[in-house]
Amino acid sequence: MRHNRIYDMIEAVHRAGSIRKAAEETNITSSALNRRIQAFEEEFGAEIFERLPRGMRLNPAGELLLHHIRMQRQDLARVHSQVADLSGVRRGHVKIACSQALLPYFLPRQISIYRAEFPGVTFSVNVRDRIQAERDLSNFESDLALVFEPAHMVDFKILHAVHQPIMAVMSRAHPLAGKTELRLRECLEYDLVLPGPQYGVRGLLELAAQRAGRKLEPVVETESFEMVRHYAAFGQSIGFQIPVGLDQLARPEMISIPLSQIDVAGGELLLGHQRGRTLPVAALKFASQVAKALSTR
Amino acid sequence: MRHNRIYDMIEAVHRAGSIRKAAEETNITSSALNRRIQAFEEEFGAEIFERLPRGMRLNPAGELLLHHIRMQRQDLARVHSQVADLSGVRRGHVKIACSQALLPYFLPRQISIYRAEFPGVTFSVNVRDRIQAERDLSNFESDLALVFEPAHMVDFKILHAVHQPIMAVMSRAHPLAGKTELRLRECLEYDLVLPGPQYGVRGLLELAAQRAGRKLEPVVETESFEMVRHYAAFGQSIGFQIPVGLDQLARPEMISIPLSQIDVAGGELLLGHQRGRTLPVAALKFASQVAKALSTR
DNA sequence: CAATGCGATGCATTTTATGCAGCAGTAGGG
DNA sequence: CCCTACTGCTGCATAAAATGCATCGCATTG
Repeated sequence: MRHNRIYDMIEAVHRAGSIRKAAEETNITSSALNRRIQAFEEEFGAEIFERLPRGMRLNPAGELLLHHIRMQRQDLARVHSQVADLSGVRRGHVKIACSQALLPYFLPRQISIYRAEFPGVTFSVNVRDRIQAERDLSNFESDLALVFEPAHMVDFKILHAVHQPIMAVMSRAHPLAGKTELRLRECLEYDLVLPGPQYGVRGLLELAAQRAGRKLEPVVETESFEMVRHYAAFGQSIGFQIPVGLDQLARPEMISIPLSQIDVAGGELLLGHQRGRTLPVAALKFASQVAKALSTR
Repeated sequence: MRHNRIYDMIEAVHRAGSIRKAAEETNITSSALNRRIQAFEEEFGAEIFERLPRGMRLNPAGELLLHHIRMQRQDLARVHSQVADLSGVRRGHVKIACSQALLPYFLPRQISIYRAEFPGVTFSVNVRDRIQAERDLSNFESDLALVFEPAHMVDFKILHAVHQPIMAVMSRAHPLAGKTELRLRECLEYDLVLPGPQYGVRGLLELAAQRAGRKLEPVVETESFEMVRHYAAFGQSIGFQIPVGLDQLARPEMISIPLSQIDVAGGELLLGHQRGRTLPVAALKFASQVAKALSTR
């Protein structure tokens, strides 16, 4: 929206940290930008930036204002979305923050299904760990978050929750491959490949191991769930993953077996948005599709 | 805010019903205003007005947008208020919709007390019946509503509630003046002066009368609570009022006696604001003062 | 059928925003 | 201790945008 360009400028200065840097990115001269900022502060009745020798930083008033700006921009997007919806054409853009587990199969499929019906809707998918995903919602950078075992849950309004047991992933040639359920102690006899400590799966496993008086000593620790799966499928190691991250179609070389609920209770995969906001139509529709898919899988 | 003038223009056109009328009130030519509207619609991506032969009317998209505009303006006012508050100076403006009963003593006193502490805060007080008061909140025309027995309560978030029995008001020379509590049937022996049917007091009395198999036949029916009080004090009639509308100091010529709770249970005086919004600092502080005053009277 | 009120538009003018060049001030490095 | 690099700020000429005026076409109204 052109008439609110001053808001974009304020955000640009905030991001860039100085008028001159922000000026480049805004395609405007620093003098013009400077005067716009000054004029705005004049009209607003208070300074919103601290002038430091190395640039500009938002003061508390500016923080307050920035939050308002983001709120109002988001709400305008919702209005746009609703207007598009009532004209019959479904347009819009949905921004999703999700954990890695959703990337290989679940989200691509869901987005593809949704876009088959509403080709006017586009998507941004950002991989975030559970902490970052929540921050994304608070910062207005995502409409929806789809995360396993979120941490704080402030500002997080749950739209849908589904329980996810922990699955052990291994090669079909693995000695344990024939079982239908595994105990944790069985797995600990073998090499483990685990995600880093910031991930929910790891947290749940650590907890279970501690309770059993054991300690997890992974031979491979990685940030990539893909690495976990493929390393496990390749060698004699055992990896772990939640069902939503595993292909519904069985893979020839890989098998997944649930861990006994006695050892590891599993966790919740949550779909949510920022508390207190009204979602754009597209995001809302997509969320309800995802919720349905999650509960019927 | 100058940079959002287009929003004011849209509202002006909406109110005036035509560009030319709105142009006068906006101190601008109709052509300029026309082009601003057109430019906005272009940028917005949809028409927001229907062009009728006699003027302009908001279409559904426009209604949606108008709501957003009002929301965002209100939220900006809150930001302003919070900014003023963190700079130490308490400034701001509080818009109150209240029923007539609050006018003679209660609100003037409360506002005066508040302004003694924060002279930078100004007030608008609008007299509204309970229906209109709620509409005022929904339309963003008031921050707070203080009403007796509100009707719908949609969009109405209760901040404080206090029970109010119905008081009979009469001259000290009245035959019933000596009693400490009155039954409804006693009152019905005399001439009644009552507020119109849109008021809560009347509704409660009608209900009580109906239950007793009687009918209210006022000799004077008026929209003015002041009229009720003074007519009752003057002649041999009985008027009715809630305690908050009566002077705490006894008046020489007038007396008020509670109706028995057996006959008329009384009703709730509610302080509230629009559901889902964050009040400006000044309105919030004033509301908490009023709540305190209501509960300790 | 004329009168009235409406939104839209072409064109000249005024107002506003922008770009350019240069100022003063501060932080960091040799 | 000075020098460089970076900052925000400002005077002035210019470019861009908004506005006002006059007018058109259209639909309703009396």
